[in-house]
Amino acid sequence: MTITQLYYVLAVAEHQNFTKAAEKCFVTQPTLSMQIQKLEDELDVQIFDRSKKPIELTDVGRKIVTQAKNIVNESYRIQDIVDQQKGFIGGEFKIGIIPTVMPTLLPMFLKTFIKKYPKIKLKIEELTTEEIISRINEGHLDAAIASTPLGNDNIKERVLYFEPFVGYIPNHHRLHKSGKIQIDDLEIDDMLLLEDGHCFRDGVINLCKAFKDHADDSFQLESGSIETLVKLSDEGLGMTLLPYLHTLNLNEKEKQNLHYFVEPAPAREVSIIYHKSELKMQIIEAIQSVISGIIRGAIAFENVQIISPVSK
Amino acid sequence: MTITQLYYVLAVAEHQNFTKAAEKCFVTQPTLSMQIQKLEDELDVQIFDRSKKPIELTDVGRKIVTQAKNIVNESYRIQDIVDQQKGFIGGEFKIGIIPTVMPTLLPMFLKTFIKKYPKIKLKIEELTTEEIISRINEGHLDAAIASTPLGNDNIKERVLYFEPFVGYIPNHHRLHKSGKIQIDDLEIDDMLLLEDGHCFRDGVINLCKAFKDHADDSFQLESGSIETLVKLSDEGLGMTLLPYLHTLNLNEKEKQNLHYFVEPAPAREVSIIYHKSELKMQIIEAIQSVISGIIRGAIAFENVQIISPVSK
DNA sequence: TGTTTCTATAAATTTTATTGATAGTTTTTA
DNA sequence: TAAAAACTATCAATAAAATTTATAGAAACA
Repeated sequence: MTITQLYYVLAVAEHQNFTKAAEKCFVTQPTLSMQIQKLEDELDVQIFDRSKKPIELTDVGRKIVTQAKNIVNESYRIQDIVDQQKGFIGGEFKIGIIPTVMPTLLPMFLKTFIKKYPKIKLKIEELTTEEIISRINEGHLDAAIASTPLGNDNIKERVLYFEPFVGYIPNHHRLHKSGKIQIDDLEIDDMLLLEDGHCFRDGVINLCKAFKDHADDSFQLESGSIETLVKLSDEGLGMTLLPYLHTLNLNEKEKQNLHYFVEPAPAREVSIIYHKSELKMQIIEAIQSVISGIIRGAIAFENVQIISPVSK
Repeated sequence: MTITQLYYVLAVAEHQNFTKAAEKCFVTQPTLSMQIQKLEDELDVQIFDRSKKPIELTDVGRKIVTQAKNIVNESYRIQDIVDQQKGFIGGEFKIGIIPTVMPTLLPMFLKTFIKKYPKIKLKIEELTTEEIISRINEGHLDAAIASTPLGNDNIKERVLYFEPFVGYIPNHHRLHKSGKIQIDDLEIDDMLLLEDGHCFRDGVINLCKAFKDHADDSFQLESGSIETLVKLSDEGLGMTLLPYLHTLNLNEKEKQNLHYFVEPAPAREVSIIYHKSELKMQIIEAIQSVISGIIRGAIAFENVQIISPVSK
């Protein structure tokens, strides 16, 4: 039994297809067929049920795959140990970022980061929270930046910053004249919502639930939708809440529609998240430190108080 | 990187000697030299410091060895999964037994066991508790039977039985005339002790500590020493305590010197112990069930009450 | 200083992994 | 339902690798 064989098994299990799996492994299809057969012979058990189309795992196969993932992952950690020893921080690193964080955080972060860690090849992908979770679990993503807490046992979280929400209230709206707004002022029916599962924290948690109950009636917006949200709001479809960093990009006219919350303002918790196996922690810590440094400057104004996160 | 290479590294790390390690791996010494060099080249790091004699691990080497143990162990589990699936209970199984359990338990156990599980090749070794712990941790022992609790985080325990102690009080002794004895009757100075760290449990725990404090003054007896203990006691060197199962082998005259404790009698906890990685659990469970069955018959008499074990 | 013990190296050999070509199935499509 | 496409297994050839025997060289030993 070799690590390579286990790796091949994982590839076939994932793609349910020898040919595609072979491509991903950069070998030919007979290689996979033969190596997997060899492993099956050695263990004297069928890992795949080849009678089903597409190919399926047998019951033992499923258990073997779980264990194989362990072994393959643990084998990567050997290189990790060596890197750590050498103080080498580099290599390819795949990171996912949720759409509502991507456009505000990335421009600030990227330049500083690649300057400080030129040996790391970042591969950044914009993904929904759901996609992120499954890809971290599948091992296709080294880390991600998302709104937390997720409450997923396989995924660890390190809080990067708390980003307050700011009310965006257009002309005609009943709250437009008021100064600072309060959570109690909000009404679900005239609110435009973001899709990305941003949950308010602490005392505001009930509000969040109320939102969820009404989710079907509300707008569901996808990637790059914050601009659309503002436009729709301008059109009289209701007020909305913007993550603070997005308000920095508004034009002067739009900024006049901003209403800050009385403190403590509702905020979203933005974290860097990664699989519990803690691979490539040096790089994760590097990203964390760079972002924390940047954010200390960006989110530091008086009328918002940072509330500690909910512990689930 | 292959599992074989990691296995070779473990062998050299253990024996601190390429030649001996090679023998244990059933390959020639150049094979180890070359494969380990290859791994070192691939990782671009020295695992062993060959300038030291005997050979030593480097700092990274130590970390790599820890991780390599993980990987190699996890790889064994694949076979475990397959065995479990097939309901196959067999293969080689190395078990250690402490000297004071060996002669009483083994004769009762062995016949039943090999009849019920003919495919398991048991390799039984008489070892001290200390030896057992280190060998389980090194992976050279699949399980062991010892007096517990050990309080070792890497080792799991499953209680097999509680074996009461019986006082052995020769003619001349001050307690000889009394009927059932009590823990408070015992005095350290006229007691002959067993080496093997049998700790009394519960309320008797202090007594145990008192024993340990005086350990230097007392007799220290090794393997097969229970007979010696009885003989020494007969010679007037003091009373002693015998594990119940040993009393069954005494001759009639010796049996007259036995004094049972008033209940609850002090007892030792005898468990099957194994590494936390839980390899070969099917076999461990098989052994556990056979022994439990046997013991239910053997230790079932009235004047002893089993006390639940101390949780450390 | 000679002897022993141990590891590294070299060349030869055996074993294993991989490939390209292709045959045999099953599924898809026209 | 026949033809095409997609997919896996098998075969022989080849490339790559692990292992071995033989040996050289270094360090420890006596």
